[in-house]
Amino acid sequence: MNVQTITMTAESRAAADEFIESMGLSAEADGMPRIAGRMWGYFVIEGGPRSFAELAERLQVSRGSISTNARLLRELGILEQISLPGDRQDYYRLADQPYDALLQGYVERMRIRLRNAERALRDLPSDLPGVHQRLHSMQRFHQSAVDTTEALIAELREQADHHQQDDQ
Amino acid sequence: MNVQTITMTAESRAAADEFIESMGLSAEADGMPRIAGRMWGYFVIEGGPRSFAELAERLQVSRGSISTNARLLRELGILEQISLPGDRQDYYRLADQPYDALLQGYVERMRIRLRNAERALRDLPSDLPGVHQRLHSMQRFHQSAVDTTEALIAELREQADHHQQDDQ
DNA sequence: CATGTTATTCAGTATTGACTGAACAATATG
DNA sequence: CATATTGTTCAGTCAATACTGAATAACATG
Repeated sequence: MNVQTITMTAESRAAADEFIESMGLSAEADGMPRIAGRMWGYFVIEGGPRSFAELAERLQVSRGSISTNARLLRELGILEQISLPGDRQDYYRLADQPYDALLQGYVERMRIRLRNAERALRDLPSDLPGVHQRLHSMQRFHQSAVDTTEALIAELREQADHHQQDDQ
Repeated sequence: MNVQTITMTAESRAAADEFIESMGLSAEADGMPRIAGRMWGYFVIEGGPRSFAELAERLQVSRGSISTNARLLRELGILEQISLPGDRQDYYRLADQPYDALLQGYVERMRIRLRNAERALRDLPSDLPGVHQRLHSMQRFHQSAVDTTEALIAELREQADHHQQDDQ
């Protein structure tokens, strides 16, 4: 296999571990499994194509967990699967836009709440005191959140395009 | 007590229940207890000051749960506690800016990740191939998210002020 | 076709966290 | 002070979910 392995100093290794663990905790705060966050952190540090075997070894978790969480991160658009010619193993690397996915999920949750508010506005009579005012305020908030986040997604895409040009 | 109770038609009651449940599910998706979301939904519908007793009765949950989740929603700035003269019960109502709180929590989580990226940038040597590029990209993303969200918070505050003027 | 290698699935286990209900604390009122 | 009322705390229960490890499936290669 044509994947280079990197050696680190003990200090770097400790810093990397700390970062990986912090990503695990962040992931949990966002409702993902901790291991998914650790894998994500690992790829931020290590980058390039890595195999399941390396992951399982480095993070000290079962191959089953790696498999499950790799699928999750793949579906979220955070990791990309790579196959190397002449090698049957799966490799993964960090996606080009790993953070888009987070915003997409966020905006989707906001949209659900927006729709719930709108449905309640339709279904509840307007003579109940204050109900429509409060639902309307809920609707305005979520509409703003959706709009803002979508604008941010577009902006980040643009930025990324620029950087891609710079790198080449 | 000087709190008026509202009667609804069966259809309205069903719509209200549906809304309350959808808020429970949304809350769960955001990592809060379902009951907290239901309480929140209840106050969007009912608005004005309500006692624990009414809440526990309407939502069919224990007084313990109401107490715990009322504290949570209070700390998040979603509910406000009210005391009425000549009444020892606690009353709650929806806060003026219940959605600010969500954005504050969101921005705080983003800030934590931003700091984690920055610390890793400091602690990891720049000669590891690509690490700094990836950490820098992580930093840029979270900085944008923080900035955008804070701008949104400010904008919503302004909107709210306008509406307050309208209402008076 | 047999063998070795690797990813996935799944049953079982452990852990986490929500929820209840009873005990307790605080407080007003007769 | 005794009683009634209400909010909080906490031990225990239950449900959900993460994780493991073994079994299985898929596949390339000799």
